[in-house]
Amino acid sequence: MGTLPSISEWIPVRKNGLVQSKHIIRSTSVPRYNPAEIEPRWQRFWEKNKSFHTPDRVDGEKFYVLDMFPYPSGDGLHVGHPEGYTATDILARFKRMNGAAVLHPMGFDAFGLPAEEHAIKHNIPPRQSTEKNIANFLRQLKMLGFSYDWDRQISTTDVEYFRWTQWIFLQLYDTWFDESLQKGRPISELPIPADVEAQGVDATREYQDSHRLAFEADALVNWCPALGTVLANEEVVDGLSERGSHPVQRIPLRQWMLRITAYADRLEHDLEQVDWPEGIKKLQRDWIGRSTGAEVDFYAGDGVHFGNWFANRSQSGLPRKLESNVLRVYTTRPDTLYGATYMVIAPEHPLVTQLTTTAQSAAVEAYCQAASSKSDRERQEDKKQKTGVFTGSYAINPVNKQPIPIWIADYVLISYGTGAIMAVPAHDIRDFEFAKQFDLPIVAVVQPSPKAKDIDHSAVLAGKSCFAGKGTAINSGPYDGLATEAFKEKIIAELTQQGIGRAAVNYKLRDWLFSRQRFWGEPFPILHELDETGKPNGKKRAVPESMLPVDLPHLDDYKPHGRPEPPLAKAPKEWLYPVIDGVRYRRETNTMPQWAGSCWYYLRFIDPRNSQQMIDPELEKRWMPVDLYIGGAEHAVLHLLYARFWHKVLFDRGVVSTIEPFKRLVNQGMILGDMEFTGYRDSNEHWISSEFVMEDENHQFVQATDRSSVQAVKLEPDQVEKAGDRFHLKSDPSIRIDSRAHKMSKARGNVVNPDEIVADYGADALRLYEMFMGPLEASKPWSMTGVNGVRNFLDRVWRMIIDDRQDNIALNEAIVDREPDDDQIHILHKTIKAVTQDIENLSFNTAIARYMEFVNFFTKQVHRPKSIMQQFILLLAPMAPHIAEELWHTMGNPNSLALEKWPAYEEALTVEASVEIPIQIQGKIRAKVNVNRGLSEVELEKIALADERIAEFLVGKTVRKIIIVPDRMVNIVAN
RNA sequence: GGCGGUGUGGCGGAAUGGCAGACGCGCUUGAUUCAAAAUCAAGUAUCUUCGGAUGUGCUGGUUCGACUCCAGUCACCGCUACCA
Repeated sequence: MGTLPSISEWIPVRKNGLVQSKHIIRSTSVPRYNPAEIEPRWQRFWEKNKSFHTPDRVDGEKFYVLDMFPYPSGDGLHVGHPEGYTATDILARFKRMNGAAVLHPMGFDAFGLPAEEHAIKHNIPPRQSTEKNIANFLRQLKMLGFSYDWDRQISTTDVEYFRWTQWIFLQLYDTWFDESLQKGRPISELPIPADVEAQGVDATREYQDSHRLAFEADALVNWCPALGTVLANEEVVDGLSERGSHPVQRIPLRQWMLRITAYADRLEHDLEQVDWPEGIKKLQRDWIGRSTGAEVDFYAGDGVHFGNWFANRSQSGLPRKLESNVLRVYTTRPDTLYGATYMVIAPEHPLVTQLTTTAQSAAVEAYCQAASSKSDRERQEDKKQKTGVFTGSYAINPVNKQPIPIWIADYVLISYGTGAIMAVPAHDIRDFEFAKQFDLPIVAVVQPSPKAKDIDHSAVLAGKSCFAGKGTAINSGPYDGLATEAFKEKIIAELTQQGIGRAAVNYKLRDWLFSRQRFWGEPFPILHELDETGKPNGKKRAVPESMLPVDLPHLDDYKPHGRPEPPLAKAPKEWLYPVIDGVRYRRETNTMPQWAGSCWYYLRFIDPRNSQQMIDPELEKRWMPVDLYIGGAEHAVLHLLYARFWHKVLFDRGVVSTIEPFKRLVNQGMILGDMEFTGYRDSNEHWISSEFVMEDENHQFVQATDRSSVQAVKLEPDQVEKAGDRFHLKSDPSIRIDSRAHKMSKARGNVVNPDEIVADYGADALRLYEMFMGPLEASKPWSMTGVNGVRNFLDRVWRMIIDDRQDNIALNEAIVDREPDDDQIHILHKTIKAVTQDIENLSFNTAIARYMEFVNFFTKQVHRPKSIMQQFILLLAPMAPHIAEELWHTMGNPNSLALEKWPAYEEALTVEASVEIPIQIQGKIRAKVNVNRGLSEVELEKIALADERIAEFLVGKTVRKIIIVPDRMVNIVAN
C-alpha cells in the first residue's frame, strides 16, 4: 500500500468521543469499517437487483407495513423521520427473512401551503419546488438504506394520483347516508318524499344535493386574510393559523363540506376492532364527543298562547319544521329541567332579531357585533368573565310553566347542538358563573348523595354552590326523589309524549370543511352550470369520470389577494369554462385541503400504476388491511379520523373490503435536542436561581419578583453539579440551574441534520442509534456521544470478523471453520431468542443490547466459529443492513442476505445448565448458591437450609415458612 | 380547568410481583505508545465501624417478597380547552 497515505493522517481525531472533523476520509482498500464506502455500494446493489421488490404472489403470510408518508419540506429530513422509518424497515426486513410477503412502500404528501408560499415568494411554480424537495427527500431516504419498493413511489401531487383522489370525491358526492341502515348508498337510491317530487326536477335535485356526503353549505368559516384561505377548525390554534400564526376571522362563506358526522357512530364504535394505543383511541372518542340527552322545545312567543301551543303539541307531536316562536335546546341533563331559570342563545342564533325587544335592541346589536368580530382567541381571553346581554324576551319552561328570561351569550356556541341552551345554574358550572355575573336566580333541583364528600351540601341546596354530578331530584314537582338516571329516562318519555321533546344524540365532531382557497391542491371535479348571461344558475354536476383528472392550470400569478376568491378564478378561460354537451359551465375553483391526498394513499400503494381503477379489488383483498402503521402522535386525531371516514365510505360503496384501514398503529416518540443546562443572569450579570425565573406572555424570561428581564445562558456540564434532584452552579450552589432537553427547533439551534450524521458516522450507525436511544414510543433526547457509542459498537462488530491490521480485506484469524463449544452455542441461541422476540415486540433498544452482549462475549473468544458468526450477521441485518451485507459477502456468501432465512433457536439451548439462586431471609438476600437447573422445591429447600451463612442467620430463630420458586429464588420466613 | 404520559446512578435506559441499575455513554485506573487518538483490561448508586445498612419522586397499603399491584400526593412533559 506504499502509495497510500498512512492511516493516522487521514483518520479524523475523535476527542471527547466526538468526531471533530466534518469530513472523514478513509482509504478504501484498508480494511477498516468504512460506511462511506460500503453503504452507497450496497444501496446501489439493492436498487439494481430490485432486492425489495414486492412479491406479486402472496402464498403464506402477508405483511403490509406502512410509514406515515412525509410532507417534503424544503428543510429536508429531520432526525425524527428516520426513527419511525427505521422501525418499519426493521420489521419489513425481519418479516422478509421469515418468509412473509412484504409490502413496504413510501411516498410524499406534497400538496399544501408551504410549497405555495414558497412559490409566491420566489415566483417558482409550486410543482417545480415540490419536485426539487421530493428529489432531496428521496436522496436522503435512499442514503439511509430503507428497503422500500421504490417502484411504488407516489406523490399526492402526481396527476395520475390525484385523478383518483378526485374520483373518490365523486364517490362522496354520489353518496348519501342511510340512517336506518347506517350505511352510505348511491344518491340514485335516495327516496324522494312525494311533496318534494311534486315540486319538480329542481326541487328533487336540491333535495338530493342536501343529502350528499359532499355538499355545499354556508358556513361560518375561519378566514385567514394573510394566508388567503379558509381554515378548518383544527388548523386554527388560539385564534391564529396553525401555519404562520396569522390572525383568523369568522365570516360566513359558501363552502364544500363532507358529512363526516353521519359516520360518527361507526367511527367511534369500530375503534373497538383496531389494535391501537388506548390513548389514541380515547383521543378519537373524545374528538367525536358523542353525548346523549334530549332536545326540548321552549315556547318563546306571546305568553297568552302558550296553553294552546302546548295542547296542540300533545296532539301533533314534534313538528318536522320548528315554529318560528319556539326555541329548541339540547341538554344532557333533562332531569334538571325544573332548575332551568333562564335560557341562552348564541349570538349567531337565527332568532336573535325576533326575540330582541325594542328596548334591548341597541345593546343586543352591539353585543352581537362585538362577538362576531372577536376571534376565538379573544373570546377565550374573556373566558373567566362571562359576557352576555338580555334579549328582553321570555320563554316558558314547559315543566313548571314559569316564564324565564332569554339571554344572548357567546359561551353558547352556534355550531353545537341547537345553538341554544336551557341554563341550569345550580348544576352547570358555566351557567352558574353566568348567573352569578348577571344575578339570575339559582334553584337547586339535584341533591347530591349524602355520602359524597368534598361537597358543601347546604351551599348547593341554597344555590350558593354549583353541583354538576348525579343525585336525587328535589324541587321537581312529581319527580322529586328520583335518581338522576331514572329521571332522565322518565322525563324523556313524557316530553316525547307531550310532543315537546325527544331523546337526542350530539357530537362534538363537526362536518368537515373541505374547500380551500388556494392553488396548490386537488381541483374539485365539479362544474357549475351557467345561464345565458354567464352567471351560475345554481345547478352543478360532477365532471364525468372519463374526463378525469382535472389538472391544475398554469397561472402567471399565484398570489392571494386578500379576498376569499380562490386563485383558480384567475385560470385561463379554456380551463375555467368547459362546455359539455353544449352546456357551458364554470369549474369549481376551490381546491381540496392537504388531508385529501393522505386519506387514501395506503390503498394506492397496493396498486400504484393502475390506470383503469383506483385499485384492483383482487389486490386490495390480498394486502389490506395495513398490518402495522407507524407515525407521529400529531396525527392521532385528524389524519387518522379522516382516513377512516373515507375508508368507510369506500367500504359502503364496495371499493374496499375491510371496515378499518389500519389494523395496528404505533406512535413513535418525539426526538428532542441534546440535554441542555440553562442558567439565568440579570442585567448586572448576576446569576439568578432558576426558581425565580419565569416565562412571560411573549416567551421572554423574566424575574418572577419584579418581571425584569433575565438572560438565559447555556452552561457546559462541568459548570454544574447535582445535589438531590436539582442541579446547581458549581461555583455557587445557591444558584439553581434548569436541565432538560428541548424540542428541536431552528430558533433554538439544536436541530440535528441526518446528512451530517450519515457523513460522520454512517447510515447504519444512525439507524442503530435511533433504535438504541430508548423505547420507540417514548420521547427521548438526542445525544451525539450516544451516536458515537453505537458507531464504536459497529467498529467492534467489524473487527470481530475482519482483520483490520491486514493490508487487504481478510477474515480475522479468530474466525475458524470448526464446531462451536457449548458456551458459544448457548450464547448464540440465547441471542437469537432474545433478538427475535424483541423485534417482534418492537423493543429494538433491548435487541441491540443483546447484540452488544454477543459481541462482548465473542471478541473475547480466541476461536469464533464461522457458522455462529454467520448467524449473528443475519440477526444484525434488519437493523444495520449495510454492514451485515458486507460481512456476509466477505464471509464468502455470493448472494444478498435480504432473503436469507432468519436464524432459528432451540429453547433447550437458550438456558444454561446451572443457575445461581439467591437465598433470602425475610426478603433480604443473605446468600447465593449455584445449583443445577430444574431442581425440585424439596431439593432447593435442603440446599438453602444447609448453607453455612443461612444457618448463621437462623440461629435462635424459628423457621415459619419457606417460599420457593424453582430456578429463581428461595425465601425463608423466620423470627 | 380537563385528558393523557413520565418520574430508576452524572446521562440515555434494563428489569413475566422474585438477585434493582442489563446494555450503552461519561468518568477513574492500568496496558500499549516517544506522545496522543484508537484499541485492550479492570472499576464506577450512596453510606459504612467493612459485619452490613440504605436506595427506583413522596406518603401509606396489599404481599413471604413491590421499580412493578392498590389508594393518595407532588413534579415535569404533551394534548385539549366554555361541546350544554
